[in-house]
Amino acid sequence: MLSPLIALLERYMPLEPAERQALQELANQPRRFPAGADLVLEGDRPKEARLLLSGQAFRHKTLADGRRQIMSFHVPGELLDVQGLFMTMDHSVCALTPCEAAVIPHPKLVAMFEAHPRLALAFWRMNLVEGAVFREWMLGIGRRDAYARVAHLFCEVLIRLRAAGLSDGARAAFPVTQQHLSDALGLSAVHTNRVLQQLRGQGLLSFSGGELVVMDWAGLQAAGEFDPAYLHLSEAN
Amino acid sequence: MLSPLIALLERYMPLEPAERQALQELANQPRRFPAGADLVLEGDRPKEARLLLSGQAFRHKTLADGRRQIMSFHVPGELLDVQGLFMTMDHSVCALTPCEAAVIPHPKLVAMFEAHPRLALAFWRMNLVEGAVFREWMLGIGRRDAYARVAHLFCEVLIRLRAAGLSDGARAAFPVTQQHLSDALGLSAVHTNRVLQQLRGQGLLSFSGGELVVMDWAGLQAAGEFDPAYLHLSEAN
DNA sequence: CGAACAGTTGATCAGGATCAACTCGAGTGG
DNA sequence: CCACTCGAGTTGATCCTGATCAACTGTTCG
Repeated sequence: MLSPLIALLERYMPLEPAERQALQELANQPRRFPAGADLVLEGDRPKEARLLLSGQAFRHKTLADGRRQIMSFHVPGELLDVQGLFMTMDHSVCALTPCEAAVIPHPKLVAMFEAHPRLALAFWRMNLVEGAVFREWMLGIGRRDAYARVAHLFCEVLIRLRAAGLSDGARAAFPVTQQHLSDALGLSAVHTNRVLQQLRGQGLLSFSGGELVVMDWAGLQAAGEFDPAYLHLSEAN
Repeated sequence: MLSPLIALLERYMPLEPAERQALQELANQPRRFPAGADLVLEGDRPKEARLLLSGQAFRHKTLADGRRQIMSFHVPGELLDVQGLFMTMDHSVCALTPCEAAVIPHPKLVAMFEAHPRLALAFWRMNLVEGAVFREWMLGIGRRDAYARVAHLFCEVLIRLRAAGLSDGARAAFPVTQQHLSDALGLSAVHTNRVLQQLRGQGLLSFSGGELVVMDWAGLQAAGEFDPAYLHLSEAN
């Protein structure tokens, strides 16, 4: 059941049987969340951690007047609220599709980290990659124009979904609305719509009904000035 | 010599003598960097970690055409390249003033984490706060207008410098140019200049010659819609 | 059948970018 | 001591990317 997590960790660091065993013991009756439900809530000080087992989710913050910024999209295997281990959540995580999540009591997690320090480092590492993605998004939102920004996001999404085994490298289910895209990119929905039409018009991709199809990977990558290095996908420890 | 680090960690978690001792042993002959020098270089796969002991520095990424995004500012006590423990650096850290940094071999750090798992968690926690700041910046760059963005940054800077003992809460040395500010905020230098004049005109602050003086904290906070929760300064573990 | 929501289009507006010129020190070198 | 440069800050004029507003289509779903 925890295979997405194990696959994620094992991409960087071969796990020993005892470690794999310890991870398995985190599993419990997964909790189900309908699409649109909050998996993690801002202001909460959780007593357990949620590990996404199936489905997709996104992390976001919202301003008083309702303007929203999506900070990341998540695939199975990712721990959604490490932050909650140490402090109050300063943002929420919301289910994009129906999701299943393992709910792991903090003490259980901490005990595992103490028994298997290498696993603590492995989780920390996952966390660092998340930070790297935040930084790349900041660069995009702050310094790239809308066209490159949209293209870049789709490049990232495709690669990450593929790494999670959710895409063949050309098409993938990415069940977001144009409003979600806008909120992730710091654009208005109208403008996002127009940029999508451009990208479609260039024959780079199509995106509708939550399905992304990339028709010209090289072209899309160029349009987004995309370099996957920041995802740190192929760096062994 | 490592007192800034110890103060930082101890803010959240009282350290035991053995732990404090272990931290002290990280100290070595600090390395000096002139203003403008790179403390950490993108593309590097370092064999040691740099811990800022004195001075100020900033983290940034640069696009092919030279557009730059500053991702964070750093004060003494912060570990600048945890990322390098696990993977290649995907961005650089540059000295704003002359800096001193302890250069800690990775094996030494890892050994300490193994001997004192709580310290690993403490460092991880520091790292999570950094991530929280990234997210807040994303929200600002993506969704706040220039005026609020500038005000928000100054609020954050003042609070963080104060927490680091580098400010009395009203004024602080913050030796950046308007260009630095622009690159941190995703604005042009010209526009940043105009917003600064507004803030000055409203009597909220003055900023020149690298010195920040906040004259109306409540007003500045309101202008920036600033809520310090995301800095997680006063949350014990 | 009617809501409700996602997507699309056109028209208009504005926030902030860009370009260019100028000021004002702080060096620096003749 | 002056001329010069260089970087930072400032100002004005203009432009443009992307926001906003509003209407309309199409689909799904109760």
